[in-house]
Amino acid sequence: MKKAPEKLRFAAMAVDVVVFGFVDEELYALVAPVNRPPHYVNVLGFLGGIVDSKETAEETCDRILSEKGGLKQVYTEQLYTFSAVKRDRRNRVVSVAYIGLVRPDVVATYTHEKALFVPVRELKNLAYDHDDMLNMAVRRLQGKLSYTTIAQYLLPRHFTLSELQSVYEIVLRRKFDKRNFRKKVLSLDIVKDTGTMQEGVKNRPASLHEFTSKNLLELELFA
Amino acid sequence: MKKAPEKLRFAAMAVDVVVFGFVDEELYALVAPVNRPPHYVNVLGFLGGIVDSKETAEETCDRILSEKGGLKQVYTEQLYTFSAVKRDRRNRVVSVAYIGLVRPDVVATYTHEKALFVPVRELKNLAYDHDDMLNMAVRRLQGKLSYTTIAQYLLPRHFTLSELQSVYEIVLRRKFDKRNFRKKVLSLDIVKDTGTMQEGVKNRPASLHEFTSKNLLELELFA
DNA sequence: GCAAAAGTGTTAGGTATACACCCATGC
DNA sequence: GCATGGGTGTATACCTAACACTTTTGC
Repeated sequence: MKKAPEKLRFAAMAVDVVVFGFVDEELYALVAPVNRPPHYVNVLGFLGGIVDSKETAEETCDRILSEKGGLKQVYTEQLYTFSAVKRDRRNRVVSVAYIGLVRPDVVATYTHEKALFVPVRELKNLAYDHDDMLNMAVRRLQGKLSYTTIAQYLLPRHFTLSELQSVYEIVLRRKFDKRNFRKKVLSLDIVKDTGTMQEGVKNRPASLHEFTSKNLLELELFA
Repeated sequence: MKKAPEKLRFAAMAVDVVVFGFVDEELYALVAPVNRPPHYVNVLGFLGGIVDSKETAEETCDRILSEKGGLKQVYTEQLYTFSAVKRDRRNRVVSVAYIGLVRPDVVATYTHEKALFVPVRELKNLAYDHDDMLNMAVRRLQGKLSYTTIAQYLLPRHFTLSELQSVYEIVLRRKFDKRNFRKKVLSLDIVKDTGTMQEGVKNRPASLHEFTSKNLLELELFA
């Protein structure tokens, strides 16, 4: 590499990840304390880090999840790139934000030195521009639920139709009719009955379903 | 600013813009010759440039459109951030890609020293990863047509319903029934009759319509 | 008067919505 | 046997899709 002009090298490029998890009728996101005096003290923020010169943003994202969150094999997709000059009040840092989705067992059993899952409704006044990031992440998740099978990454491999409906109701903040909901997802062939049943519940056990495809499918679900 | 570690400053951050225009039943994109030996010679690529340390990516995008394309006041939205390590084979450059949309008169009268509008179907083997970028840009445009009023940025302020239909047909690569199409857009109140008529056409003049809102609205259009 | 595009309604099929009761299990 | 959530069908309203002819203009 020859002379790279100064402006070629100004930027700190970071990745931040908004990891969502769904458990007990509640949507959670993974945050950690941020302590960067003087501007950011005693606040929470999403996991983030600097993009290394030999890795893609996707790789940075996976590395951050692993190193700072102890998480492997997380479903992720790019959200948006935040580039406001003062978004980090100390330095110019452009951030490529990602969404991550984990299954309920991950959230329920999560223990980590720094990071923790907090209900999304309790998250405000986050560090940097992470309030904006959260907002955009939630809207993106809502949009994707409406026209893809992304819910599969928020549920166990085998789940009940009520659990699936609950993901939709909590994230989209609206109610669905049980019969109509089931008719819809079954008629679209996005989920199928596994033939197995819930065990050890104190009411009538539900049949367990799974998604027919392990990949993200696009279709018309709920307008 | 104190000691910024080296990895904080490795990156060249760029913006590239895929500017679409629609004229004469054809979708065009704005490109310019790329000449960066040894890897990129005699090829075309989208307009791009380096993000300056004091500007947002959005501002970079506007500046590129102005400086390298002679275009002002273009509707733009962020597309995706491309970060493959070898996407530029000479240096590590991460690119925040944008989509831009211009009206037909801009395309029809466009003259510029370097840049030109080329039909999208003729664009292949572009520089860098711009083939991927184009692909994603087209898919995004298709998606947005289906659930927003983004077509307004590809049409004159006053247009005929046939022109609007033509945007949908060309970009989505499918045909619509004329009566059903009109019923739909009129019933959704996204366009309204201006009361004026086409002039100087060699067939029956059509009434000119306009979008009811100057902003991008979200709704259900065509699945 | 001919070529070219504009404009306009109806019907049938399918999809979405609203709605209430019985069932299986644990305690 | 009671509390809890699981599971099921039908009728109606609405939306979508298919379809053909008449009108207005320029030449």
